[in-house]
Amino acid sequence: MAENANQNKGLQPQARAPGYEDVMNLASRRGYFLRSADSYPNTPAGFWDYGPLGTLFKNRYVELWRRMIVKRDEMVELDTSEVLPRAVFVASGHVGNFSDPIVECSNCHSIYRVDKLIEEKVRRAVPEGLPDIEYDALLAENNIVCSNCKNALKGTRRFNMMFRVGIGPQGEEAYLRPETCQGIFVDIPVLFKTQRIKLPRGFAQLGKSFRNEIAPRQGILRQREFYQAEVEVLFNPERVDLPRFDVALEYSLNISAGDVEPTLIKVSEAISRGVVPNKLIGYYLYLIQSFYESLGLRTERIRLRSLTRQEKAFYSAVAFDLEVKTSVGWLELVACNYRSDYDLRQHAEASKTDFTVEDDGKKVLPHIFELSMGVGRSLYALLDEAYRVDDTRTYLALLPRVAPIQVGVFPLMSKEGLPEKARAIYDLLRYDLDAMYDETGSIGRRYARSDEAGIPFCVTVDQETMKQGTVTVRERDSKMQSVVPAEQLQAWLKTRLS
RNA sequence: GCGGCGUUGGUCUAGCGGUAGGAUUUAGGCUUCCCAAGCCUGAUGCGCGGGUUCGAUUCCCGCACGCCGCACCA
Repeated sequence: MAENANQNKGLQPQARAPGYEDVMNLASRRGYFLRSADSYPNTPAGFWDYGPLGTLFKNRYVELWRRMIVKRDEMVELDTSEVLPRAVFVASGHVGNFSDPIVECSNCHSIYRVDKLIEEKVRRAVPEGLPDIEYDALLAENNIVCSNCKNALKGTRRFNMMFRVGIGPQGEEAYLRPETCQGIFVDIPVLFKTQRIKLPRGFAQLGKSFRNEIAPRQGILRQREFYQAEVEVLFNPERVDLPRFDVALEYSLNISAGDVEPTLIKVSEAISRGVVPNKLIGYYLYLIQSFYESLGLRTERIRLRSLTRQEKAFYSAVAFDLEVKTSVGWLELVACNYRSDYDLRQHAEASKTDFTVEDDGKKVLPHIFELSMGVGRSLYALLDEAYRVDDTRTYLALLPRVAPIQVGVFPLMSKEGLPEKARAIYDLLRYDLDAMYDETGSIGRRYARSDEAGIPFCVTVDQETMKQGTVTVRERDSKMQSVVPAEQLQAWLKTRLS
């Protein structure tokens, strides 16, 4: 899809609606997302770096996540290890369930999911947990052949999506975590012993997870190494109707079941109709939906899709995916899973450690509701939403509060003391805000460059600054200019960036 | 992983069996000064490996990566 000549400057309107390619083109040109180790040939797919702007953007997202979710709900923040011993993932179920039974055609090397393949042929459910030889038996008795080359299939084996690592000289078997939360779960006993924590309580963690995808595509949307911002809420299943969750009752969730259009439904009504199991879950669904709304995504483009039994992860009792409509369709940003007491029960049994905590005078094994947020996908969704092309320019209409660089400071000309003055103003701003200074090229060029980077406000220092002490602030989306006294600039900006 | 198509500076592209030209970007300079103006100078490229050939960016094979379809996405 070569759409040439207008990629660099955005001077001509594009004939088609901008899509994933355009957003990623801008993102790589402007230093949001970069392919990892791209200077080396044959670097495997699925690994991405955050460039200068991308790093600021991620930091902004995390800052807002901490403010609007973590701090608002008074969660406990953790940063746990990425490498965990095999036993942890045996208990969590990942060693057994995170692997798929596959069969490879010995002739053309096509790879199939064995259970799915047999299901298709015999038209009844086939569990994915059978011993491998039973799959081979089923393949043989149903005469299942490779759909590509008609070769008979046999030799079922397991493909585990976890990255295996060897610890120390003995290479003791361990894995990179496929989700950040297991590190939280295994710390629960000591946390409750030492940190004076009461139920219900959220535990929040930002970190990397690793999944050895068979064939990652869609770039930043499906990585082998990626950031998750996870929240694990531990609660007593007997006490989910606390008054603190009432703030959510009048809020409208945009819920859809299956692939139908979502409908707005108040939390209170969703609970009474059984769409949402209880007040606690309603409250956290409210927290997550309103978070994405506050980042600038429109409510009608956000849906909480209730997952069917087939779609849910092996540990999940109730599950909603928070999805956002982008140019690549509905994109899953957050998995909201009611994990019940599955994880803590498994870890308690495997580690022979007591995972119960005291609540309401009784020992309880906490249940868990999680919000598992994909950071890279969220950032992509924000860029996709903000991407604008008009007759004269390409720009990112990011909300000021999510913009990676919040303000640019420019001298109108590179002479007559303007650069020194502009530099002094920049120096006043740069510690409290993410600011950039630029004196190269014409002022229009600098505006255009900052528009494409999504900078919401540009401050220009001109002759009036020298005489009157005022600066001109130019707003990205409207191109409107305001004259602001230099000494009020910081406050002026801060009210508009909050 | 299978099938199809593709891969030329950061980006978009022209082109050829005799190792590449433009636009934009970018660095430095001049000039101009409120929305990508102009001029000068410079920088950056044929995805990787192998084969054919006197010579390969060009032809062939393999690989990697990308896109589309299939499969996969705990």
